Amino acid sequence: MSRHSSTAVQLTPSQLLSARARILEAAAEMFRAHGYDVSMDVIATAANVSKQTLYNQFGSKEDLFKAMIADRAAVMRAPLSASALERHPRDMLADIARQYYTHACSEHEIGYYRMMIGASQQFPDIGRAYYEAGPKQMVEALAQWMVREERLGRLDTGGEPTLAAEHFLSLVAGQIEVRGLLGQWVEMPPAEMVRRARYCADIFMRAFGPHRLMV
Amino acid sequence: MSRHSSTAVQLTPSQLLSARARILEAAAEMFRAHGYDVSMDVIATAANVSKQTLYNQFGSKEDLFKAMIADRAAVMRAPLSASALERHPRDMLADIARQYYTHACSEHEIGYYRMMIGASQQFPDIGRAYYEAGPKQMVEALAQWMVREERLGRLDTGGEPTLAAEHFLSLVAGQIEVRGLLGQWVEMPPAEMVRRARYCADIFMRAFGPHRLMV
DNA sequence: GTCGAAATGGACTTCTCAGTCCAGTACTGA
DNA sequence: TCAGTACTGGACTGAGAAGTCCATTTCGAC
Repeated sequence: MSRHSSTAVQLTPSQLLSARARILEAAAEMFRAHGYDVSMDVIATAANVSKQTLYNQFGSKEDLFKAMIADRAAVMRAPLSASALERHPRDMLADIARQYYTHACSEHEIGYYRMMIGASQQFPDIGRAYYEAGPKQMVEALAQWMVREERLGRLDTGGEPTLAAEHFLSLVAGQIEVRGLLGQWVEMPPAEMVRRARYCADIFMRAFGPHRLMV
Repeated sequence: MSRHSSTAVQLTPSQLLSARARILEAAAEMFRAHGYDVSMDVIATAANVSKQTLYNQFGSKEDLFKAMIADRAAVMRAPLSASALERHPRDMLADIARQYYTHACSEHEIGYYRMMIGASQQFPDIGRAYYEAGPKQMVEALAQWMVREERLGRLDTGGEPTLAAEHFLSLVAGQIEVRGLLGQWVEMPPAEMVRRARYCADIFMRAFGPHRLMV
């Protein structure tokens, strides 16, 4: 029976992936959910693969972990789409914030972030890699956009676009990230995301918009 | 000789503390530096105490960890001093930010924060306890101060003092905390702290100061 | 079909660590 | 002085996990 499975039996998605890809996927999920302490047996089982295959593909647990990080770093990309650059800064910023709340700030994603934080104690270079592939890229992309907007006279960062970009992202992430990291996650309904995103954009524009009044 | 040590010999500071206090101190330091994975033997050695004493005082590793958290929670207090409440909001805020950079944002303190984040995956109630004893208290204290300032007409949070307080603290902590958590710590000279603190206060006042101009 | 490479599974080794046990020692208070 | 309590150190147990080995099976290419 099993001999004919490759032609006759419906394959599950996991079986269509290469062993290596399946391992990376399962490892990411297991590390996220249980931290670096998951046993290799658990990962092998989750990947539907024998332990030996796992050791054939990746020499050790540490190597597997690092390969998984590298694999995910390719996925993480600044969600600052190049489209719609011509909108009003306020709308653009509100949209960036909403995207952040929708994707980057999910319980799932916070789980990865927590895992990275834990790992960066044990493997300092992992922290750097994650920082440079994630937060840093977002800041830089946003800062570049701010430079353009400043030239157009629609924004006034006082010549410190990077600091302004950092501030906007901090404003958006704020306490939500703190709570998430400490396991105090609270689900945010889409309407609340929109409201909060608009609020952040408003606050930012009050501080960094043009024609501002010094107090 | 050892029989007379209690009267004749100079005692080291560690010997003056009770075994329990010494264990808690050493545990905090070891957990901070190495995470929850430190062995009980290492903690016992660091506390200059036998392993058995450690198990006599605290029944298990988990109990020790939780006792250590509780012990530290008593130490963490919102650094918002009641003094100097009558200063101008801008100066007050700049000072809060500076205090944050000086104390709460040290590499040492970030280490504790990282430890809590790691622990809150394994023990969810620890995350809540830490959040409520730390960040939440700071936000609430700052929000109360903002309510008073708003009544005095020196601040305008639009009726959302808590959100404004969260935003200020996010502004202050910002990317610095992110970098710290990911092991990308960079030392900040005092002058830089002052500069950054002032900058944060300025930004905040632009958005939440009175007489603000809507853009 | 056949052959070689890759995957399987499951037993096995080695090591680390939480937690226990115990015989001996130091401290304390009456 | 003495009894009781706490502490010491070091050996020990048991569990769990990293990593290895190997006989057998499966898969893909020719």
